[in-house]
Amino acid sequence: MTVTERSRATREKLEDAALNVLQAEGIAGLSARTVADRAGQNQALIFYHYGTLAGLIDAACRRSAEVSTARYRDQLARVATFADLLAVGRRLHEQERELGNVRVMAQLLAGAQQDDALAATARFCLERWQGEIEPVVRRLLRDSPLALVVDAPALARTISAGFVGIELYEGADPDGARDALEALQRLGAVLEAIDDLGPVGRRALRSVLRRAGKSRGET
Amino acid sequence: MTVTERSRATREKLEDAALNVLQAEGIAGLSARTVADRAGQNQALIFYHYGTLAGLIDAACRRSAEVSTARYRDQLARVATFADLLAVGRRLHEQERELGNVRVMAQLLAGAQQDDALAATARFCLERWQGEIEPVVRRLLRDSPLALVVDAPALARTISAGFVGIELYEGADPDGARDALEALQRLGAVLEAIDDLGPVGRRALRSVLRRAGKSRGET
DNA sequence: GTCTATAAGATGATAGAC
DNA sequence: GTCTATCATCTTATAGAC
Repeated sequence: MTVTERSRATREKLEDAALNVLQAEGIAGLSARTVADRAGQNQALIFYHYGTLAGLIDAACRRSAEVSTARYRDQLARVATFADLLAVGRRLHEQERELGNVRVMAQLLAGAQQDDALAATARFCLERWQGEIEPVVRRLLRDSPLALVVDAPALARTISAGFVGIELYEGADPDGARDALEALQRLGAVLEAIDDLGPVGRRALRSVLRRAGKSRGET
Repeated sequence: MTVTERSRATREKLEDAALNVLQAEGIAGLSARTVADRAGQNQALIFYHYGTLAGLIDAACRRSAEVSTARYRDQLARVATFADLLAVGRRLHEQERELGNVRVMAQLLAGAQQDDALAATARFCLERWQGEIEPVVRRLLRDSPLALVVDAPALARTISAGFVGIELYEGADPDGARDALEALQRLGAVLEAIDDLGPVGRRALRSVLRRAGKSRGET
């Protein structure tokens, strides 16, 4: 094992540990010591390799976002209907939740409120997911009457925010979060049914659009 | 000013400051010192009055939840349609967001992941809001075909989780969060249109229900 | 690159004067 | 009830030996 290989292994252990701490102890439990201990590494190595603790978090979360998004790229590319998207989304959420990645994202966003460095990291991860989800949503909206109501960037962000909200709810009320997710999925299925209504759905949506516009004082 | 009045004033200052810190610096920036400094009070008073820092947070958040929920009780009671609920929800979210209460809730939920005391506090606040929203949703669902798809407790929790998710998104990407909220409101308006479709909507919903049930392997 | 040791300060919580 | 002073511990970060 050469010197550079060893340092690479050290960095990898530190980054993995950083994600583990974020997942298990939250942003409030994060410190150079908790991470280094979990990695089985010396605490001073964090500052040697990353300068600051935020630097390590940034590296860890960016790498994690790359890996996570790549994991579903193929599945998302094959999505053909909103029902497909719901099904893939459900699998994705379940799997990423078990890996702790949704929780990491939630903690990152919670910390981003006060910390500019964490905010930049969070923005990067959010954008990474947006880059995967938005094209799929855009493709689905092309043939859907729902395009009259929402655009792809906004809908993709709504989906991400929904996952984060459910995950936070989960920590305080696991049963309630499960019910909420189930309801969200069912409502998504209802929205998809609009597609199947054809001209009737399109007419209904137009009427909704008119009323929604009026209630916000638009012309 | 009697002795008891002064102590009541001290506790009030501490509790207000606790909420301010949670809102401005997040759960990671919370400490007995940051709270006491912001309150202009001695740090040791926190432990005299509440035993622990978590005790102060609990008292502060419970009081805040009582006040916040009471603020909208009348408006929520007068809600007659899902469109009304969306409108009230929008005003409520905007106002509570400006007061910082949505952010406090988000930070509380983020901290609840690792801290049992904070989790109990978060559960109380969540239940408090649930107690206000659920009856309204239940009332609306009574005359809606949507009742075929979701029940009141789950839908109420979905709404709460959505607000929390959007708020966290807001810290990292304010413009994106605004778009996501807008999309969410428009989709809500679409769901409400199901009501106006009458028998057609009901038939569409039944077909959705069948497919949703099948995809989850139910009979 | 990795280690020990340490600086300089923050943290939750307590003891005891007033 | 409120204050000062203090505890033991934890924090980020650095210096310097290896």
